[in-house]
Amino acid sequence: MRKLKDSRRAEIVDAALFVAAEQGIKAVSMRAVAARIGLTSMALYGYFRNKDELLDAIIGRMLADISRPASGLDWRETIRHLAAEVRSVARRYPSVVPLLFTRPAVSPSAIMVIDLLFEALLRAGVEPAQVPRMERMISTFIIGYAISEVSGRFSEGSLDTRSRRAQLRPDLLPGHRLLAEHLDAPVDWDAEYQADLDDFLDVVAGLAARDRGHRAPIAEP
Amino acid sequence: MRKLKDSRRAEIVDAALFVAAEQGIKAVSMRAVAARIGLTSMALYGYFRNKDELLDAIIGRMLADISRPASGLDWRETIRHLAAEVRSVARRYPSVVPLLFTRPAVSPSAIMVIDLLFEALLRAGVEPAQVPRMERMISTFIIGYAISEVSGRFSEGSLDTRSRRAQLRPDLLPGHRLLAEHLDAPVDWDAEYQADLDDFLDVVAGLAARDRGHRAPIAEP
DNA sequence: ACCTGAACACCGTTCAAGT
DNA sequence: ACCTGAACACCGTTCAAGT
Repeated sequence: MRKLKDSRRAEIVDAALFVAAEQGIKAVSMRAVAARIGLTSMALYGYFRNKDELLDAIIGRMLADISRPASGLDWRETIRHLAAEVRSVARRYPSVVPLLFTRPAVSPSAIMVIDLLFEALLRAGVEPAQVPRMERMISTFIIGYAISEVSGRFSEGSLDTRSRRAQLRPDLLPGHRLLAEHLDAPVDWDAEYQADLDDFLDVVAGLAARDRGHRAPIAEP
Repeated sequence: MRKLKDSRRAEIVDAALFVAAEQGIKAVSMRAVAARIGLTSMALYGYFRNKDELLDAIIGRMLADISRPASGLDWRETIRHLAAEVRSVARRYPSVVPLLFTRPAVSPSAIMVIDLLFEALLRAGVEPAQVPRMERMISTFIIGYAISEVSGRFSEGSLDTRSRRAQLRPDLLPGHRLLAEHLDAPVDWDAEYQADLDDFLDVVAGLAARDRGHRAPIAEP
């Protein structure tokens, strides 16, 4: 598996990501990917045990597009940078992003992003024992939001608001009725994403303050 | 599409969910589902335009397993109840849950859950204009966490920690190195989920306090 | 009204065979 | 060392035909 030329392997992954970007993840078949670079589907089995392994490689390749945060950034700017990068990668390869949740994050590029989040949370002053939890919490939200945006979980739902409420007996949906005016208003997704991130950064800052308090309590006046 | 007997339609959806629970979502083919109830694949096209529509119906059927919160619960308990229900449904139908993010939430059962969240956030005192954002933020996390748990994004990643770090030059992963002891420790996922939810409830409470402050400012002493 | 047989254009994967 | 032809057991979907 690993003996074969790495350049050929990379060529296959690039072709697969290209097919996914052009025609969606459903069009990524062993035959189609191989044909794109003048091979037959059976040739790919020299480089990947099966299609799942190829899909894992596609995820790694996609995440490799995430740029490292500039070195001068503080912890808040670092997290904001990574969040923005994940979102922009998601827009570049919409149909690939859902795979992020379906498969374990083991590619080198995924581990790099996790490591940068670890560092940022430590610099924020979060107790080390709490850092992995916060990393999972924040990355779960970031990836989930990215998928929701590109797969239409948000937008189609809100476009559909009028018919959605007509569909059911209104007395069964008191929440929707009370919020009627706000549900029909268009949403500024960029602003919402920033607001959500700000809330997360506040949670991190609050956690750090609590931890500092426990470790080195300051006398109350 | 809608003229055909509803009971037959429900029978098909039940069969599909059964196949998914037993053999995974990949085994849910039109032929397999139809065969389970003594039909041919082509019969299903009288009830669903295509396979995607059947998958949407499966999601709706799965979410219908979520129980309504008891009427006496306060807003925190309501959100905790819904979060626990989503997680337990995810464990019941692991391979179906990833579809939640891939397709819009338009089924009646999905809308019911959203409505209950709307109500809880309003009762918490969140400004109505902020309620839809908070609903999306919290449900994105809840669904994302459920998928991550059942699809192994978390567990395989952390089981693999040792080899993961060996795999890369350690000087490139300063975050992992600083957290070494905490990355090898086993994780109590129930406790982590509760801690994450508590953080979200704090965000909601903080937002509500801020909004109350704006609407009816209290004179400072 | 409800269902099917036959057919089309696809899949992933294996295995023996080619150069 | 690298690749392919042929084959197997599947897919989703359409359409004309059955009762």
